[in-house]
Amino acid sequence: MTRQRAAIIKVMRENCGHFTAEEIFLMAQKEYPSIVRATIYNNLNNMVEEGLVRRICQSGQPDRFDRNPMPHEHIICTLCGAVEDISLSDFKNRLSAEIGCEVEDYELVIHCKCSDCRKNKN
Amino acid sequence: MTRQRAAIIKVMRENCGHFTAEEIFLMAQKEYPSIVRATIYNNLNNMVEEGLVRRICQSGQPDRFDRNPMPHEHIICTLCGAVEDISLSDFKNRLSAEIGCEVEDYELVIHCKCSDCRKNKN
DNA sequence: AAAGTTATTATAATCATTCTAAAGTAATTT
DNA sequence: AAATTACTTTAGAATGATTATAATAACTTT
Repeated sequence: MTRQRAAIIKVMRENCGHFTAEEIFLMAQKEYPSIVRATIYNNLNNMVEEGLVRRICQSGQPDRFDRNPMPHEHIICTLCGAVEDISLSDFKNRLSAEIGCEVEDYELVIHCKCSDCRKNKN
Repeated sequence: MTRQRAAIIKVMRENCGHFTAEEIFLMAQKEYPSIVRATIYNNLNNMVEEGLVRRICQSGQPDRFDRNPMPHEHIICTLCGAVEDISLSDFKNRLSAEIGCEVEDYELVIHCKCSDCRKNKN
């Protein structure tokens, strides 16, 4: 546990959301001004491997990183582009049963209107 | 419909699979030697917009393009890395019902052992 | 056939991410 | 506590997929 890693964990805990490495870099700089982008990438990659952080990948855009430790899905709003969390209970097990093979991991990204945009429409 | 676009469609029809833009470029070159990468990207982007082709995006790897017009899911093998198709019937409607909002599109990528690797293990 | 639109080409640019090598820090052994 | 080893960070360059730009070519419409 280095100071740099602690700074990254701190800013991700205090600012919950789906951030790009660049956004995390800018936040971590306030905690630890001399930190460098490669350190952000190294730590985020490690954290993804350790299962502390999830990676959300969209074509043509930088990866986003999500601290939420509970398995959950992501909605990308077709109106405003926001990334929203949603949880489908027991999805991994249901999926394993359906395909007849143990799912080790999965990513489900749903494109629909986010809850804010649905509210505003009414 | 240009000759270049026809060449791209032809090689994707004759070589069914999940190809990177680079792989499609190399195949299309055999049909139309003067074709250029930008044309491949332009056409693939258009085809994705038109719904003729699906884009599969994995972090750290180039996007892959998949001609299969039926909605389907992708398995990425945790042993050999191959991309395999799988179809979950009526998944989009089931998903819409579950989240209480009309799903416009979705991507489901499953990490587990592909059917070849499961066979070979036995 | 001229004018206008759209696609292709060649090339350069972008930008997220990784690599390399050196220096620093932490952990472990003596 | 000093010495050795392993790991992390840093700075900066490199990579590589993809897009932008500007010029040319190929269709379409009048």
